Amino acid sequence: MMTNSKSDSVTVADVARAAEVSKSTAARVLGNRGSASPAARNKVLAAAERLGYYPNALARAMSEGRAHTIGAVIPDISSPFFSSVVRGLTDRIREAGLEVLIINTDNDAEIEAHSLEMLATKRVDGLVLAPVIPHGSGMARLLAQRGLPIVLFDRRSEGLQDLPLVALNHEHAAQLATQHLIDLGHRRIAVATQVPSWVGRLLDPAQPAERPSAQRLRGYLSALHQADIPIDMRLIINTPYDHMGAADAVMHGLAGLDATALIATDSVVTHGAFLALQRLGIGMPDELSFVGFDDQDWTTLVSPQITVLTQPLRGLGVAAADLLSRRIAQPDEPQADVLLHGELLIRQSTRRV
Amino acid sequence: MMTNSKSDSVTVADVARAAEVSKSTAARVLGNRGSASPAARNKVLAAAERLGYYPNALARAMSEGRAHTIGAVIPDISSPFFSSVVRGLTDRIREAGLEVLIINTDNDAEIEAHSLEMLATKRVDGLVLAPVIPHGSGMARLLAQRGLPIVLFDRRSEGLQDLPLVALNHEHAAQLATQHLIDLGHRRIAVATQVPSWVGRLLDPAQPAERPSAQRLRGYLSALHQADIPIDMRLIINTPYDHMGAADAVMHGLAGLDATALIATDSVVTHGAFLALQRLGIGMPDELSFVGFDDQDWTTLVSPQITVLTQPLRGLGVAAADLLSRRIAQPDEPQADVLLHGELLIRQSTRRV
DNA sequence: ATGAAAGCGCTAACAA
DNA sequence: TTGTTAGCGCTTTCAT
Repeated sequence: MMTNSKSDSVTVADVARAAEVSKSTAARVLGNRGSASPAARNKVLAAAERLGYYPNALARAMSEGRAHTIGAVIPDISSPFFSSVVRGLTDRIREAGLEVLIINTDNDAEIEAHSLEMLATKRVDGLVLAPVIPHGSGMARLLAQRGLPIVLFDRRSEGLQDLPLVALNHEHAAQLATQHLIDLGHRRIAVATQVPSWVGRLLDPAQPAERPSAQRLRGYLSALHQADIPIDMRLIINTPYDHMGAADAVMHGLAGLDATALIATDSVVTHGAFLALQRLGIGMPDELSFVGFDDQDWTTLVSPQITVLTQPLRGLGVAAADLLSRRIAQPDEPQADVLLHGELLIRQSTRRV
Repeated sequence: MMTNSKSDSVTVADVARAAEVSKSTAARVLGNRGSASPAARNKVLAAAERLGYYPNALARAMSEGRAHTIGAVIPDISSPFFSSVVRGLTDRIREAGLEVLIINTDNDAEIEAHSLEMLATKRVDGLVLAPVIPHGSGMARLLAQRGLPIVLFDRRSEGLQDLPLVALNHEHAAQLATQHLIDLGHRRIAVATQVPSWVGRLLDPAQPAERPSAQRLRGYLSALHQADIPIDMRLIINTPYDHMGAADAVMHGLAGLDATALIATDSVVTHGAFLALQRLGIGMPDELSFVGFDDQDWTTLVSPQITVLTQPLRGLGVAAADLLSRRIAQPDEPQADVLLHGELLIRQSTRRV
């Protein structure tokens, strides 16, 4: 048994010729559409088998005008957050018969622009975009205007107000975390996060809080507000977005604060804050109650185990896939945002004050 | 300024017409190849700009016969190992002007087969494959025979002996870890890993040790061998590949073993072993020295900080990209395996006995 | 330097 | 049910 060693692949026409039917008959049975007599069907299938035919998705995409592919444009696939989300996304989108092209932007607006352009060039059927914030390239808006279905993920950047979003309900999540501490009797609750410059207007609902950290901070503030706990700006510790920097910021920020609890609003700052508490030798939960974000491996390996607010990672990816699928199927049907709820995992780092 | 709202995109022919040149002239300047007079060039570029032309990569792939895309077929993008590797891979491969299609197999041979077939259908230029072990589908071999460039990653499965491999030098890595303990005076060194059924023949070099765990176990054995330390099979603890199961296995396996040191040969088992030691209340490094695999976040957050053998994650991805690029460029040039070295990060969980 | 024309392998509209 | 015919948008000879 030998195959032709020439790399030129077998086409529908080849199969048709071998099966002694017309090209369109062969195309119909191979494409599994239209109609064909059992006789023809068998001949074609046999010929295809014999010649080792397998379809050329490129040609199909070309003539259909659809690539059966979507793009996922995200900051960094190697982060635990995005890698799990993407897993959910790809699994779900494959069920719909599409593939996913993943691009990392490293939160660089220029890379984002190039990536989006490249994907447009590839004629993807749609895009999931975790945009660079506060403002990404204008590219996404341009593509959306052209009619390309786009779903925003995790956050919305300026100028993309009209695109549907799939994200954690950041504000609600932070409220949950804060409320937990309030329920435990805490009133001096510090928060470590990336504080936006317009923090003063954060409780003003007119101000759109685009970045997740800002929305989470708002959740913190509104929980305090509802509990009639006065807001002390010194309790809001501004940190950079790397765990070493965050650790330093928390070490300094916490000094002389008489806080009885601390919330870190994302995984990186949670890591940094934990380091800071370790270095300061502050005992949890006795001296301080601590709530982190994201259910990272280490939060159950250290002692005490850390109470965290966890996100439905794969669920977020699945939701993004579903929303995008809907947009692709019904481009004109407006789609509402999908905000998933976080869940508080109460462990050992928090206790009644 | 308005664009035509019809979604039909602007083609080379459209640009040519607008620029009042022939289709081929327009194609040449847009494709940046062949020659064109400055005058024609300007007219075409201006027209393209004006009409909002952007190329159709599908059509290009179709006519070139190359998709400018590679496939990465791996067990699970959401694992810390593969997500970092893939990051290195995609970054590097994009520099070469290609994109990456990522497929998760969950170590299922059937999914692997379907995925490979699908990628062949897409006419990818090449593949990076972390095959299902011990034997994957026959699909990879088939595609390789057809002339598709394939690079194996992390491991080799049966029947794929002739394909080049990019991986950690697993055996050497485990040797490093074991030697470290030997240097500290340990002689009763336990190892937690997935033990192959043919463990008895492990030191026989004729037996190809395909799975990384087996190769790592071999590294452990040969380090002991070289140090003239007799091998005690009871020190080899067989664990399942999930951290809870591994924790149980280690708890039982360690009982009455008078081991002074323990090695875990992968990240999952390291996690499990650490849990076991915690539960047993075994103090590190006083009662037991412990070496884990992979530099996971938590290994520096727990106390004592864990001594680990770390892999060059992105480097592995970059190496895979480079090797595949070479195979694509020179399909007939045989390529040697690329084995990267691990590095021991000595921390606080190991000490002189 | 430029243009005409023939594919790449498939889908789809239309006839028979 | 079957076959004929045109494309999809690009690249690539081959003349001019």
